[in-house]
Amino acid sequence: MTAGPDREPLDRAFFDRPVLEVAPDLLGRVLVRRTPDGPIELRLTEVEAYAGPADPGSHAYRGRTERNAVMFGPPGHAYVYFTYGMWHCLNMVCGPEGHPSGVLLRAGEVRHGHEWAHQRRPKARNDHELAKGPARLATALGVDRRLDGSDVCAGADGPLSILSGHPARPDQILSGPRTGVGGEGATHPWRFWIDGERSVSPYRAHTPRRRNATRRQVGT
DNA sequence: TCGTGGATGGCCT
DNA sequence: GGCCATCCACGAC
Repeated sequence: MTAGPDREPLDRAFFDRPVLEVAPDLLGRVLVRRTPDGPIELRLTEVEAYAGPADPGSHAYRGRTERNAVMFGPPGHAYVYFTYGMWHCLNMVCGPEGHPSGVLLRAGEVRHGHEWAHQRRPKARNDHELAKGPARLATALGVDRRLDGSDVCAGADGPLSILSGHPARPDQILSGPRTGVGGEGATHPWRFWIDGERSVSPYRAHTPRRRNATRRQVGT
């Protein structure tokens, strides 16, 4: 963790571009999460683009609410949401203010702070399982709703930064349909990952939930 | 190693 | 009341 031009955080202009440019450009770069315990560094290996108010897979699809307000704000901020009653997911707001698009950080490889990451993810059996999946990534980094709206361009004072160095080469980047999104949202290749990375979560097709079948009746 | 389904709570219609 | 940008325990093989 030495100083240098590679360690400069990405600036606002980086995020103030179309989300389909920003998403693959984030791959290979290092996310820094500063905690009271110490910093954790993660090399991003898998991301997913959510492309504005017309995207049915996006939280912004049905307009602005208190929860998704950060997505409608200026780029370069973190959007953290709570899902499935248990998990948090970390997104980067992209594009011009008022245009709610973002990139979900789906997976990464921990490069520094393994001990803290393993403490937060005791189920992880090895290093590449620490942040394999968006909820695991957020858990390993200690990210929750308190970080919603954090300025990622604030530098070393902020809880999150993404460093400018070591972007993945274009020939290392693959793309495909998004995970877990059904309907029209599944047809666009808006998921990007680095070829051959063990920390990339396996593709699972969208499986619609069966009505009534999942909830076993309680009582008589 | 793979597939299946339960857990769990805030948000939105 | 149903839907979720998920994870993981567990059983089958």
